[in-house]
Amino acid sequence: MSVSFNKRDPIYLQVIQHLKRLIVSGKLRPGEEMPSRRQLANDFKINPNTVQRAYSEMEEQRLIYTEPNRPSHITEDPAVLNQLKNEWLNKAMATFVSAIEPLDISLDELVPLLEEKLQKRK
Amino acid sequence: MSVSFNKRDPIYLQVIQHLKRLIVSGKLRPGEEMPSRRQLANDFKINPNTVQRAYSEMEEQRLIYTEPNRPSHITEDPAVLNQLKNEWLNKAMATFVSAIEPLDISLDELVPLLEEKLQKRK
DNA sequence: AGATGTGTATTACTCACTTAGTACACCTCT
DNA sequence: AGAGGTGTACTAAGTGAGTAATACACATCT
Repeated sequence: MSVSFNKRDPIYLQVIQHLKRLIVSGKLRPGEEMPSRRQLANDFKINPNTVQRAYSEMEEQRLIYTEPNRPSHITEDPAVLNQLKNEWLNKAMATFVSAIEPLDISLDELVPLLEEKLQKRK
Repeated sequence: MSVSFNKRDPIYLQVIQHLKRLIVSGKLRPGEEMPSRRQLANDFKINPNTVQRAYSEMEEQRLIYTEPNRPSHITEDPAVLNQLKNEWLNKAMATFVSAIEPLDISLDELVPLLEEKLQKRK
């Protein structure tokens, strides 16, 4: 895994964002075992407590579950996974709509520009 | 002006964002006089030094200009204003495209959803 | 039994940001 | 001339989120 953290946002939030993205995209599958706190911290060159904080929040959100003294696993609950995807999409759209709102531009003008940006991704 | 600051991001950045939005939307016009540091601080119930920091950064970006001992003014340089609008739009699109990328969804499916969100704004 | 690997808890430190207080030079209006 | 309004600069202190160091309990594997 290769990740680059920006210096402004808290690392633990960026870790959560990174992991959510992997779940949403399907690269982390339901029931799959998560890397241990220490392992991920080592990979990312950050403090294990920072990973712990990220995992804790994700556990509160039911995105992962943990049995005592065992590695954490991705949830298998479809409701939780669907909610994650829905929230991900809705937040993306809400942020976008709010950002372009002050601009004097229509959706029709926007679509070709978006299409171009999307193409460049592939 | 009514603004609500979130507690996570630095206030001075939120002030900049707020003012940029006003410029982009045309509610602050080129050449228009800005409220004084002390005035804006009073309006927002924040410290004048925080406003000063926001203004300083905006001056570095040439978005405002200040003659000695006079109130600051919005730039009248079309190049600077166009750059602001272009960056605003590009950043919005880049963020959106990046957020959407892990989702398995096409632009065709997206457009109606965006249209709905845009309608609700008005 | 011992070593190593889990998750978890507690405590302390760090640093960016914010606030506060003061001061100074200059302009404008009364 | 005087009062009050600009922008600017500097120092000091406070605040709180984020991060780091350390230790503990338990499981697994050799």
